[in-house]
Amino acid sequence: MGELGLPDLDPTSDRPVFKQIADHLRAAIDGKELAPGEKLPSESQLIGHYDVARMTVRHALQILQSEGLTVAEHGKGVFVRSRPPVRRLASDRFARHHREEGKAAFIAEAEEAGVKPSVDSINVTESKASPEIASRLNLSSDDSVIIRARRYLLNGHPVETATSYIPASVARGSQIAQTDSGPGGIYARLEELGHRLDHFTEEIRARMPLRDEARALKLAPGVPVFHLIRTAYDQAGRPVEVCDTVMSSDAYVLSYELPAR
Amino acid sequence: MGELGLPDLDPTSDRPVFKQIADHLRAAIDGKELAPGEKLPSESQLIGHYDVARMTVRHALQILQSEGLTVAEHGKGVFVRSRPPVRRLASDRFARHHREEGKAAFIAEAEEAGVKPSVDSINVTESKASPEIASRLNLSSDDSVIIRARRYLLNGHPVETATSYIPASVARGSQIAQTDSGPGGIYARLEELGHRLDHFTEEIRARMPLRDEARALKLAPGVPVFHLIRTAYDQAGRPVEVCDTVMSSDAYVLSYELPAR
DNA sequence: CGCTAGTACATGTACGTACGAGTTGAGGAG
DNA sequence: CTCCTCAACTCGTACGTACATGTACTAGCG
Repeated sequence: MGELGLPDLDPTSDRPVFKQIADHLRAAIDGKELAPGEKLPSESQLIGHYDVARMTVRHALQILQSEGLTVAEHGKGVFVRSRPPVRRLASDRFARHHREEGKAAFIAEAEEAGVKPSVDSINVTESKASPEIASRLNLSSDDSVIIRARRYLLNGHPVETATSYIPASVARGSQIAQTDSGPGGIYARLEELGHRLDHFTEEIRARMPLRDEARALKLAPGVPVFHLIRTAYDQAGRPVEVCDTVMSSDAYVLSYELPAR
Repeated sequence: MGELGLPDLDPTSDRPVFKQIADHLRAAIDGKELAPGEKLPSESQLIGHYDVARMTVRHALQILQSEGLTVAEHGKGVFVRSRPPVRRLASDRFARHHREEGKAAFIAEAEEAGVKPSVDSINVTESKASPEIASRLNLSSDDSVIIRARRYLLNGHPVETATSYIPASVARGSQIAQTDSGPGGIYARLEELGHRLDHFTEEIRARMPLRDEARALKLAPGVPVFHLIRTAYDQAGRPVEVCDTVMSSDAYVLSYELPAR
């Protein structure tokens, strides 16, 4: 434990012991006595310091973990999580000039930030629209959609999964139905097909990841995800794409600009 | 346990027992065998069914709780969380016509949604700007700011805490420095002071709540928060307010509209 | 000198016990 | 019949044990 001066327990308090320990450690993290990346005292050290059972210190550590303040690494120790707000979605990220330069939004943004973008698990299928998607795309329930699923990585680390739904009547036969959607991404293809894009709407939720999501994004415990549903409209006012994305909240800061009108 | 046909453990699997149990319960919730609001089997029932130690089933239940799927109520049981996506922030929520009707954004929106809005814990102080705030407001570090903290509730349930920072040089002596900021809220006051608002920027993060935040918003375990930082700019391009808000992700779906240009 | 086996230590999983504290409902006292 | 007590059940906290598994370092072998 060394120089880290953790206080003693307050036996008069009715605050549970494990919460008191969590409080002490949290204060040390907040006060930078434990810097990001630094190793916390091991379970045995905490047991020795506080003279409590192992389960009690584990419970305390688990709280910090569920708050996203720490990560445990099997066999090594528990470490203060470093939270670099790495990436930021600018509200002009779908500006047309990016597409005209032949770059999809994700690629353009990542390169600007100086990190190496990549995409994997690209999977393109066609099937009937789910009720949710049909409603957003203004389709009836037996219309078909092209479904493009993929995963985005930065410097090899997964940060986002995305699934796009495009009405089959719009995209069938085009490069949108191919694995490689070509330069500028599917938005460039949609414009070539005569659907000049007018605006997007985005709905943002925050929640804890499901098991599959945590695995696909390699999320540490206690990290929530953004769940963003974007709908693209062409200038005729017709919805031409719905994109359902799940993003690690560690990797993103979303950024928007609103007019005061 | 009754009609709920939980599977048995797979002793050949190397998946930990507590995870298998969590999987079974999660599947029952996803498959609506356990409806929202419904009570899960009690710890003793699960112990009996699986023939495991209490700690093991508690561990399983804790996972579901950290995923936000359930809530435990002391002395009553563990229940499937019902998640009503209650509220949505429209991207025109700062449109001037709302202010001209004498309503602050929060009030106008809530009334439209048919719920009873209220505000409490209003606290107005003046002090030196923190480096973070000074930088966003384009101030030097010994300039003062007016700090307005408050908490918003819907139907008596807290959903959001907000802290606004306004340069003292702008707001001092005005109603902005009073507890009651008057009709239309502080944005209306800023415009009266000659700072006609031009646009806002919003930065959105998602993370787990800190202890104080969880308490102030009465958050159930496993519910992340939105952390939103909004900066308001007047038509001279000067930042005139920074608002730092923490919102329960249970209560909000954020919604934005982006031009394609 | 280089590799390896061993050891110490880290967290992960799982078992057990005991008692505290909130909730509910049944049954007895009045 | 009403009210209250209490038992029974719930989850919460805290103690103990044991062994598994991943990591890192070191002593010793080749």
